[in-house]
Amino acid sequence: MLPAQARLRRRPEFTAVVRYGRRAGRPTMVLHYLSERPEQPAGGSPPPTGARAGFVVGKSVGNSVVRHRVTRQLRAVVRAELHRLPVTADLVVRARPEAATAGSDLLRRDLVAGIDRLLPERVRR
RNA sequence: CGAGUCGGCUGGGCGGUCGCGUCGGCGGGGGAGACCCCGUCGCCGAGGAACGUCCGGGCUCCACAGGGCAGGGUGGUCGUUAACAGCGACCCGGGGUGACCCGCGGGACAGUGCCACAGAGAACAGACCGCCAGCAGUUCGCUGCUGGUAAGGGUGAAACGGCGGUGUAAGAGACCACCGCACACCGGGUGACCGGUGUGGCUCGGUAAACCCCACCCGGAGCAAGGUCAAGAGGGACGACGGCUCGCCGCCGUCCUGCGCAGGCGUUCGAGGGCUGCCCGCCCGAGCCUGCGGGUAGACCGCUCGAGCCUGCCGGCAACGGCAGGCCUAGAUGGAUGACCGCCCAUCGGGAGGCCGUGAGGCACCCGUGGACAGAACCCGGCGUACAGGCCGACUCGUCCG
Repeated sequence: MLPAQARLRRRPEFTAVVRYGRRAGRPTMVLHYLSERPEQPAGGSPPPTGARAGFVVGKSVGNSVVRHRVTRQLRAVVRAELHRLPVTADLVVRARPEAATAGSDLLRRDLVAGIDRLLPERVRR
């Protein structure tokens, strides 16, 4: 599970990552990645404390119970991989309907493969 | 033992590793302060439906100057409640051998509308067949005309009370008994209504989830309510730089504005707004309305102690109410309450063929499978809907034994 500080909390942050970030599609999810966070126009934005992640689970995935379960599985999976991203990075994970029936193992494989494609060669482990 | 009716409870358990949120303790840091941040420890952390948002309330804001008309809701009676379209008991009607179940259950001599098709005839009824009488004809089978008749046939959702008898040419509440109906009286019940007696021979329908009439009830919007505090997002012009598909995009700086543009109405001869809608009336009153384009919704309070939950006693057939004692039980805001693993228990599938039993079957063993419906968002009371299974209680009918 991710602390609230490591999650995207504002709508503009989501739209920035989804519109300007790099994309990587996997069967169960689509990753949007922005390595450098844009300047906060409001000023006084806190210094970068680590990579952040946000989740988008639409109604096409399932009913409320299914959506919550997928979100929680994704949060747990992302938590284990977030340290690989630079401290200024934002990641948005958008779940596809196939994620509803996939287990945590499959979600983890898709996430790792997606991050490998997004990160430049020199940053890989 | 079999078949069934009603009601209640439950909604996987234990452990481990790693995490999340509120609150509290301790330590550290920042700040003038309010307070915030980090680390660590501890407590607590989804449901019976949290769901649908169909009713009813609390709470908040607006209004409180009323009257008339319109509109909406409810509909056996009596209770219950903060309130209800809920719940309880009872009444009436219908179904079942029974436990029990079902019913949008006021009014059709206040008025209006509708009642298809079939049928001879359908709301001041109606002779198609049939039955009976008379007359005429006759090939003695019957036929025609006139009249009587609503018992029978046929049509229909429904045919002018039902059934049996008396009666009659055949028939008919014409008359009689029973049942039904209407009215009156008596008795019982708070009441819906029920029981009894008498009288009347008794045509005079259905539909009000058709208009309508009657009785009772009903201000509007909703926690994005509402309050406090912060902040400007954005747009335009000019200029520099970068990119390329060469006139657009990205980005930076300065200036202007602090939603912009266009149109309409108006400041006591009053726009517009409020009093649920309309009219009358009343109040507030200097800005308001429309179109196009664009933007924002941050923090804190509200926010969880409440018609609250548990236990016991008392009143009541019950719904429910009263008293006493105890308890504190989620408060998120891109939205915590989780992820993974092991064992066990339901469930289902397969194997082996062990034990018990005449048998259907039951118990035990091994392997696999694997948990119904569904996620709080201001809070309650209901209703409705979804749901793998498991447990408990009361009662009815049938069969067997004693």
